[in-house]
Amino acid sequence: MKDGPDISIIAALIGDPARANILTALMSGKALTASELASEAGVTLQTASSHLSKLENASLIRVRKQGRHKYFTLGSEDVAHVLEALMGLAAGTGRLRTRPGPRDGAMRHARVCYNHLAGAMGTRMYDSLMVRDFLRHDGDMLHLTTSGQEFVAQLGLDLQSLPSPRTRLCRDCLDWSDRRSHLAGRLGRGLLAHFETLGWIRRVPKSRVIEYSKEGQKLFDRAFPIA
Amino acid sequence: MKDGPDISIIAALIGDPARANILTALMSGKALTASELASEAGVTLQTASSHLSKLENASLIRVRKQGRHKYFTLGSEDVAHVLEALMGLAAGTGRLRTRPGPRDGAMRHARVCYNHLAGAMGTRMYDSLMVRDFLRHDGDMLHLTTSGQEFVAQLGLDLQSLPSPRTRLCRDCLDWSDRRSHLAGRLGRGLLAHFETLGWIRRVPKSRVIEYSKEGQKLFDRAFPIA
DNA sequence: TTCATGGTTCGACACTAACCGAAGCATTGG
DNA sequence: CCAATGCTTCGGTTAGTGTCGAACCATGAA
Repeated sequence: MKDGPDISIIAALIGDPARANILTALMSGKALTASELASEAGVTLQTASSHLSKLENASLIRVRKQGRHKYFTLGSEDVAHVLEALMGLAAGTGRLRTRPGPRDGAMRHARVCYNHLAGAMGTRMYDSLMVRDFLRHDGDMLHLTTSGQEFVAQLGLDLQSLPSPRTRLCRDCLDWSDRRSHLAGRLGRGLLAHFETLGWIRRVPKSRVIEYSKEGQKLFDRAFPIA
Repeated sequence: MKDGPDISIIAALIGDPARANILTALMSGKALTASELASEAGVTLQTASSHLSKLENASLIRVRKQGRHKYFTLGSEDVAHVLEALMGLAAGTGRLRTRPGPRDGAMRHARVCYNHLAGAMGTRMYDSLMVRDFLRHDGDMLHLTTSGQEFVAQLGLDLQSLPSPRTRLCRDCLDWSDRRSHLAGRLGRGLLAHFETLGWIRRVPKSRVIEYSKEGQKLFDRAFPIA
């Protein structure tokens, strides 16, 4: 009575601590090399190699060769979606929640979810775009309205310049911290990169945390007001 | 560099085939006994008992004793959400997709997702409610508008009678078949039950498939038109 | 060519956990 | 009271796999 696709193979892959660490590290959206991932996962290079080949085989991750390095990224945004969903569940049911460290607060405030903005600032942006009708839900299809397109252009982001036009422009993703939606998809990715080039935000090295500059926070708050 | 909650323990639990089968079976929303789940999973009663205690320990499932039976259900809707996300990923990346059996088509058309309506009919209902502004997105908070409340009352469903008012009334959930949102939460649960009492739908035993009666399909289409 | 670095493959070890048989509780029904 | 049913616990076997040392390939630099 197996109804629906087989879950267990994928779940088993995520189920190993080393591999889970690898995937979580890749949630930063950065392309990381095998050695970096090995140290992230706390295993030697050989075992990491074994894990990576398995993950790639199931296309949970994607590889890009470059010189004598191999750069790994998550296989798709769906993978990131599953990981965030799992984090939400773990945060809720995980009784033995590691007590919130200093970094945890920063994570809740602003972090990168694979390649877009998440955390309180992420949901703030999403909400602000929604109430001004720049972003609209159509069934499930989330799309940018014409006034939204003007707004984005006004921010200085060129929609045409966004890469890989085959994928969805807007997509919503819900995060484990405040259980609200934030903006993913090509636009979400583009906006995050744009904020970085504008100098509003800065990514804390070796983590998913995002720091706002003083000026950046002010401008962000002005650009994305809430009622 | 473990950022975020620990995923691997939960994923490992779902990663065992027997447990995955158990959880998938519970996606039907029905409360099942230990022996039923054992046969679903294809293991003996003893091993099933072991699995069930582990799942309950992690509160992925919930138990209710009744006489000399123990009835199991999923722990929360978040668990169902994770499972559906995993199914979506498995359907997409799983190269060795078992070719669609006869039941697969029925599953895509209408099935139960834990306790609410999913599949093509599920997304149709969702879309229809959205375009008529009976349901509205507010940031992430999905809520029923006043005209929506009238509509629901007109269908013959008493909102006050819905159980467990502590949980959310509306919630969206996206399914693995057509990658669109459908309605979950207390209202989604209530509507599914209502359709059943109206005789519009019938649940195929021992599966998650939902069958429409001829008359039921007609009335459903009329109640939830699409552009 | 020689060296160094990044990554893979092989083999062996150890540890976990899934599995079932058999016995043990608990509840219901006669 | 005894019998039957539903489930749990215990013990021992077995299979799988995560782990690392060591040797092996490939690329780039000196």
